Amino acid sequence: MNLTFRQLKVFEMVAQHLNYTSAAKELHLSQPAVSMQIKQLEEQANTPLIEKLGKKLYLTEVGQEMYNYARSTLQQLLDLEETISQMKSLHKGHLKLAVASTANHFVIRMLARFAKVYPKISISLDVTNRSSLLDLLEKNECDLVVMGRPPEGHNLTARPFLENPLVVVAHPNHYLVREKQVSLKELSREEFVIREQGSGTRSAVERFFEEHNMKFKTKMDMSNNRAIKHAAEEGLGLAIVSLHTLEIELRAKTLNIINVEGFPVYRHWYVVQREGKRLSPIAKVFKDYIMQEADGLIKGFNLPSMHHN
Amino acid sequence: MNLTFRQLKVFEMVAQHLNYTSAAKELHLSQPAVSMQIKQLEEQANTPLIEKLGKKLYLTEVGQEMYNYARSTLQQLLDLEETISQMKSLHKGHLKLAVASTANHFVIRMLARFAKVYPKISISLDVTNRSSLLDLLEKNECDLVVMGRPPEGHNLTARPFLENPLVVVAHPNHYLVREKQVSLKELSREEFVIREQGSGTRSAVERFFEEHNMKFKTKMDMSNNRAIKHAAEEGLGLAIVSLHTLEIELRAKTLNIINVEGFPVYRHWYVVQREGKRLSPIAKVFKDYIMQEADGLIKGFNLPSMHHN
DNA sequence: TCTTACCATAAGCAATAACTTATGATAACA
DNA sequence: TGTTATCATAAGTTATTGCTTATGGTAAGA
Repeated sequence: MNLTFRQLKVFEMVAQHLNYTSAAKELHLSQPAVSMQIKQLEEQANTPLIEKLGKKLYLTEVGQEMYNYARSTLQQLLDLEETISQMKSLHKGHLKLAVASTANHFVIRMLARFAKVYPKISISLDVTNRSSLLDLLEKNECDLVVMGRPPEGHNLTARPFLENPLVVVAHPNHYLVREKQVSLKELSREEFVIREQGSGTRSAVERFFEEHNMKFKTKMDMSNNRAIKHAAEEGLGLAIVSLHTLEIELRAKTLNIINVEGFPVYRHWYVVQREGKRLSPIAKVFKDYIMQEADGLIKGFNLPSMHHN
Repeated sequence: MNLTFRQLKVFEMVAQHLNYTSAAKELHLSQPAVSMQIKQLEEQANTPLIEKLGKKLYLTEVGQEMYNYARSTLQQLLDLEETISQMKSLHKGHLKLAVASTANHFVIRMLARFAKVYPKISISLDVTNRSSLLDLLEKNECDLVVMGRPPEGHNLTARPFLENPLVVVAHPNHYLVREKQVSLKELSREEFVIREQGSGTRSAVERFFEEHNMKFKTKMDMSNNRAIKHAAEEGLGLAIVSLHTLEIELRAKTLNIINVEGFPVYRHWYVVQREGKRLSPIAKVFKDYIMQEADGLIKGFNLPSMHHN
């Protein structure tokens, strides 16, 4: 059976009017056009749907069934149109994000504001480490990823949208905290608690020291940013972390920034997607949103307790 | 939005395979044919439904929605086809009958057998008087009617399918019951309890007497067949009724048939429908059924207590 | 019986749907 | 780097769709 939506639409109208001529008027058609659509539908069903007794029209039993079907199907079509149009107008939809754990804090801050503007959008946010993020991108399991600079050769498109200032922090009692300005040479004598090899922060730090022909001593490496800060708080060593993750500790004065020559090291946060990925409407909007708003949003992080600038 | 079922079918297949080529194979089409259908569907939705990342295909968010819609709609279509086919094959459907109250008894007997053969068919049976039957036919509110000979000029098609022997009955103590043979002349001296003017039985009796240039005296007329028999049982007069309604009374010997010259008067039961009425499949079958089976079914009425033949 | 309101049917026409084959582009992989 | 699998695109063909206008038949009602 090979129906058309047109046939159903016309049939529905005729079934409601039980009159071809007035159905034709409502559809802005000639009366024979209606007759033909009905005839074709009857041919498809291979059974009469409408019968004419005297001057009046009646639905046959099968016709009644067809009418129910037509109504239901056409309604479903309207629902679909509504859904699609809502998706396009961002009143509906789902945004799948993933962020590096280090970026978690400020991304959530951004998301909170974004979600208020688009209240009907549901969001899933995966906070995970760098290699998992690359995996998610690979498998197309998320729309966008926020992370440090992604590696080359993964068919990824990355746009920096926010500065990521890395600072050196230590326990408030650490002797370097009192120094107005610490040289890199002095710094290199210290021991560090830092993120694991392969992580974004670690790569950035390594690059920085290489550029200045220096080395740094690793006391400990850990995959969890919170744990690193905690280790520094306990005096296990100096930590180099993103300023964006320090809000609470600076406020609580459990860690202090050390004013080192050349610091903060300015790296960037990137919005990353697969090359060629066609973003959903809402993902497109979110990307634009963070590109624009990043600066304004991040001002809250320029806390009074910071030594530099 | 002007979708086609074809587009949905093809899209469903592609969404399942996530591969145009194999979808094309399953549909016995060339690969470009599939590409084009998808492209058209995307044009209708005015948004991409499928995205290609590297070598793999993925549904977009809207694509996922469209897939759900396609599945649901195509399933509904299958359901409709199933329903129609069941209706055609008489596994489903509804039969709307109406019968003259006098015919009630043997029609129900026929229906009982018929219903066993088509257990999935639901039946509604309206037992009512002649003028209501004509009204039902007029309004096309039933498929078939069983009644005596319908009047001319109502655009009705009537086929006789069963003899309707009218007999004269009286209380067992009535003096005519003892007579071997009663002449019409003798009969015309009696008083009758009979159906109301306009009823089938009454018309038949009137015609019979007219044909023999006789008259009959009406003691009482009533619109209810059971009441007429009861009146005869009470000795109020002779009754002329259809033999088919007498089964119980003959068995209980509360009424006896009088063997009158020229009786039984053979009239007929008719299956009646509106001229031009297209019967539903099941109604057609029922009509055939009663035309064929009437004779066999009615044999049960040839009771041993009958005098004639 | 004539008129009116309706639906069916026929003929004709323009648009397009639904394919095909041939060919081009590209990502994955050996 | 060449090969393979896969999808996109182009060109061309055929059948069908979806109308239109004109006309004919018929039931109901004045």
